[in-house]
Amino acid sequence: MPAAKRNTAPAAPAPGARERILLTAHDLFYRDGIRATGIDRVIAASGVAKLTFYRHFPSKNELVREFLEYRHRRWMAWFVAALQRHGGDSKALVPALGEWFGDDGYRGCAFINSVGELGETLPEVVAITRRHKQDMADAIAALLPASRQRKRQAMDLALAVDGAIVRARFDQNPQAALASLERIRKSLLAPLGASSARRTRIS
Amino acid sequence: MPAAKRNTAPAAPAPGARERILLTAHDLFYRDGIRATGIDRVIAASGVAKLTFYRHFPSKNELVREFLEYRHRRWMAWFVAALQRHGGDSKALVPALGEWFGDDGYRGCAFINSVGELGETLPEVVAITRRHKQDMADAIAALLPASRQRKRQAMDLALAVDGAIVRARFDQNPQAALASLERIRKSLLAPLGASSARRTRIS
DNA sequence: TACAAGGTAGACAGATCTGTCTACAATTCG
DNA sequence: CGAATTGTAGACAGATCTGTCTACCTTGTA
Repeated sequence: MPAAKRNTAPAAPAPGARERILLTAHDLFYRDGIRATGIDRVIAASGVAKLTFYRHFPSKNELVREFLEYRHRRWMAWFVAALQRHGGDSKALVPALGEWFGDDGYRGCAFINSVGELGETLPEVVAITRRHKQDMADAIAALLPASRQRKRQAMDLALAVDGAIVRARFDQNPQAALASLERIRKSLLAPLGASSARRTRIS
Repeated sequence: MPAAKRNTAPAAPAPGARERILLTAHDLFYRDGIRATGIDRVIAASGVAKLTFYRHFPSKNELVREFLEYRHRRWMAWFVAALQRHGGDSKALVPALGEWFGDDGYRGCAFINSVGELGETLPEVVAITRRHKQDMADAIAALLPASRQRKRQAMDLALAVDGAIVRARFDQNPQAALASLERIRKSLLAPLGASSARRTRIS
């Protein structure tokens, strides 16, 4: 008796099996890591049949790629919105990140994590990560006043942001990382900062 | 015919099976990742019998812990030596890290990578990472002149170093990360830095 | 000499992982 | 109506992973 005619889901429930799979994969991959998450788990958690899964994503690697693209779109949208919400200038950086770091589900940067896990196995993740970080740096640049050094300042800030993201992942609480980041931001953008100070005439 | 009496290795070669296992595991775990490296691979590559392996390391998790402890000792020894070799003050930071980033086998920070992979599965790696990063910050503090803010400066620098480590992992070449780190270092340690500058009387 | 300690090789159990396949049901659209 | 599309359930193959176990060998030392 092969399970008879039980038919729990309406067979074509239309909320989009593909969406459900991608959402589920996102949550599991981000929370537990990619290698730690088997396809079977994704399939079970998204309540989809195996064949359906493989119709949409021919292989796990394909799913990983799409996961990263999806994560990129989603994270960038959150990031620019949060920056605007907090004022839209460089002072917004720390409070915006503070929202993220304080989240229960915070697990660091999905891209940095993926490179660590798959950098050697699946070289595309390195390229995707590079693009992601470039976009992040561009979003940071948009907070800075136009100047000859804006791009460079944004790069430096982006590097410090990555440092804060990493530290907030393993420190007990994210306050220290946020405070360090804020000090770095202030000192990088200080009107009398470092080497440029030495060239500045005192009125 | 069960392989007869072939006896390739002298059975008790004494260069220490345990050492060989740990060394091999280190190279494989660091290069390919922990989850990507099966016990069988470690055993084959270290040329040891399975039973021998399990006598020394009761489980893979045990091996992972010992790997991280070993990595910590080894990396810290390299780090303080490199800093001394480059002058022993804070200017040594960037050239020392440059050595590491330029290495062919560079794969970022083993601890950051491990947290990404196993942070949820094996909580000890988070604690070990915390200790490791604290020791790294202490080594950086030793480069700074004594002052009330030395610890705080070291923390901020350590965060920026983590940012540089991460970026050097996925950027095409490490120069940009090193340049950013150097600018951050200069600006954090500038005599007329940021907020303190505002309190400074202009002679 | 006898034996304990520590080594080798490799079969095996049981879980889990990726990916394929069969068989069938519901919906949509020409 | 009838066919294509898209879904369901789940068995299966083959690889790989962790960890156990048997059987035997070598060396140092009491």
